Amino acid sequence: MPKAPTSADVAREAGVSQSTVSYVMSGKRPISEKTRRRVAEAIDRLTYEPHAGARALAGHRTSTIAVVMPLRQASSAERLMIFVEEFTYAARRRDHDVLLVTADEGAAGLRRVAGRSLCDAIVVMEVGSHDARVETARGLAVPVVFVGIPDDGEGLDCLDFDFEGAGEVIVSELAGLGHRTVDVIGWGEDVHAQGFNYIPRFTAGAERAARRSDVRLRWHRASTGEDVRRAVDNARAASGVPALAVVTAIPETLHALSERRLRPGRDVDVVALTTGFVSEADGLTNVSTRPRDVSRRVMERVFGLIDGDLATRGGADLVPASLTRGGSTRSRPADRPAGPADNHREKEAS
Amino acid sequence: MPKAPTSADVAREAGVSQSTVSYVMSGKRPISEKTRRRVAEAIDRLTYEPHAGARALAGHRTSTIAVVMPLRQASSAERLMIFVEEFTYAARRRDHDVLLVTADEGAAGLRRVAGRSLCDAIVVMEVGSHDARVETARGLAVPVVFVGIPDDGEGLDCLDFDFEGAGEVIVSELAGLGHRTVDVIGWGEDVHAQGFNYIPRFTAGAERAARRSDVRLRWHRASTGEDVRRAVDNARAASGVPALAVVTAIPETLHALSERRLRPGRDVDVVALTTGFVSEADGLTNVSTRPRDVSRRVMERVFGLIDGDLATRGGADLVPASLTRGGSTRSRPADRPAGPADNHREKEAS
DNA sequence: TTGTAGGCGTTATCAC
DNA sequence: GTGATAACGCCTACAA
Repeated sequence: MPKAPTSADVAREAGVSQSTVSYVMSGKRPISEKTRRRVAEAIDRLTYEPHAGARALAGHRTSTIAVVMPLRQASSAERLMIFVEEFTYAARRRDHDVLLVTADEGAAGLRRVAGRSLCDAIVVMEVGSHDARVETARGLAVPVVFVGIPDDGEGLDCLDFDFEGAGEVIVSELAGLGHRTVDVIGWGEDVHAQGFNYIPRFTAGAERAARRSDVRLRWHRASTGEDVRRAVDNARAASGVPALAVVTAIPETLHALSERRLRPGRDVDVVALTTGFVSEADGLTNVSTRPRDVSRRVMERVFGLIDGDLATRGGADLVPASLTRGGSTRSRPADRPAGPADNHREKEAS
Repeated sequence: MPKAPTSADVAREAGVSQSTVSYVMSGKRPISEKTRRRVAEAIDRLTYEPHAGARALAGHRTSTIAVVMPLRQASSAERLMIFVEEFTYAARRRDHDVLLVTADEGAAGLRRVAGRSLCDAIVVMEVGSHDARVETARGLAVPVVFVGIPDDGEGLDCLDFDFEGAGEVIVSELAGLGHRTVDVIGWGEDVHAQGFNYIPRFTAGAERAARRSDVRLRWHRASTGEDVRRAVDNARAASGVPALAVVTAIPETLHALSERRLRPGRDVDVVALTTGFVSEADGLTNVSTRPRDVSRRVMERVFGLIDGDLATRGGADLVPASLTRGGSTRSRPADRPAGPADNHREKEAS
């Protein structure tokens, strides 16, 4: 195993000084075309790669973004993977890598990766409404971007999907179909227990739309398939055609409906909040939580902060909610716009 | 933003030399209890954290494990997340971190993270039967552990679930129920196209069991819900009670059966290969691919190699397949053992 | 446009 | 049991 070449080796091979090699790599100094070529050739003749630790030590930057994962129950695996993927791709486009940190390290994890100079910035996923990491973040030497909107996030860099808008859009849509009662298949007790900020936000939006449209909401917290079946039966017991807002357990709900021979779009109106690419969700009237858009905006923010773009700093950004009509709701009584829903409608580049 | 304290600051605060601080932290030298305490106090008085880059530079180790993710289509998001989680937890237990690398970097990605001294070891997920990364790995300065069994993996460190055994167990079980034909809902064309080694392995196992039990296998490559429905109809067209081996698209298959009012365990025998914790899979007769066990064994191997345990080096390990009977198959005609299936049955500590 | 040299914060080898 | 001190490989003023 021959020792790895250093920039000094490259310098010798190219007949230049070590610092010239460094400048060729960083581009922080004008270099004549001739020496640039000689150095470049030496570099790949030796298959030289710079030592990341030495770089971090001398250069005060690590080219690494730390990403704090959520606890397992918190989110759909699909949504999570999309985030992780997009973060990693975005980082690579800027010649950075992603270091994973698990949520169970808590605030100490943030202090660790920042204190040890393991990263240039931190992304915290699934922040809670009251989250110890929020206060910790304020004192760190590296910028922190939160995915989610904590209650005490003054001046922090937060970014998330607009769950409040989603609640509004979904309820408004069902109200527009003439429903006076909407049953919500909501997050289970276990998820509530974790205090994620998006639950109250979604709830607030839904309730606001309900008040405005004089609709009654019935919330069902569903963790298991059994919970879902109970909620569906409950919804059916009431009036004629039930209205379902499904924010979790979409496959289970569709299955329960199928068992009862209730076809969405005919015997029941279903609007879903989709978090990933559940194949059964195809064709559903739904609001997507747009994980790719959220992740991209998060990373734009991250690099904005790293680059010192003052314009990027501080405040909460929301990725707007928009509804896509599908076959799981009956056609609308009139052709009139969906009301408040339209305030949130947006077409965005994929 | 006060500058981060260094070990020199700690030394001054504790009234010892800088090297003593280093030895207190590493424990590589006997230290008197008195100075150990003084140093420890100084450390948390200053909230000192060692600089990872400096450590890597001087110590020739990074305390980081690089994990190469699979391409997106390759695996279920749930299975993936379990791997990533387990890798990260296992790494933390040994005071290491996980750096993510995406599959699209290919072999160059391995060279990059190894060449730049970004990690002490690399884990490559979802290796293909013929994978350029296999050859690259042989020349690297850091150990590489592959999840999967490539064809040309002589002397490499490979580890995976025993897909071949799984194929055997599943077909044997259905044969034992008296079936002479088994329909396999198999991986779609898109997955086949990627050349993952586990597909031929599963196929070989299934075919061997089929020959032995004089069973005919009918393979259906299913990517979409439509493919699944077609496969199910096909299976039904044949004999009385169909036998289904479901290795992918489990929810879609169950949905298709439900649509057709075929109840697993009564109108159809279903044995599934489960890759995550699909809620609908509860109670199914199934063989789990045991992602947690696989990940743990992978990390044991990784740290074995890092520690230089020669015993750990080289060769392919398989996590054995075992079948769990559930309600999706009818009770067995006799009480006799499942035959070949039992060769693979194993109880392992969770 | 290029070279020289000091320093980044550890680890580990010598001495004592 | 403890203290100096030379690497480790790169970045970046400062000079030329």
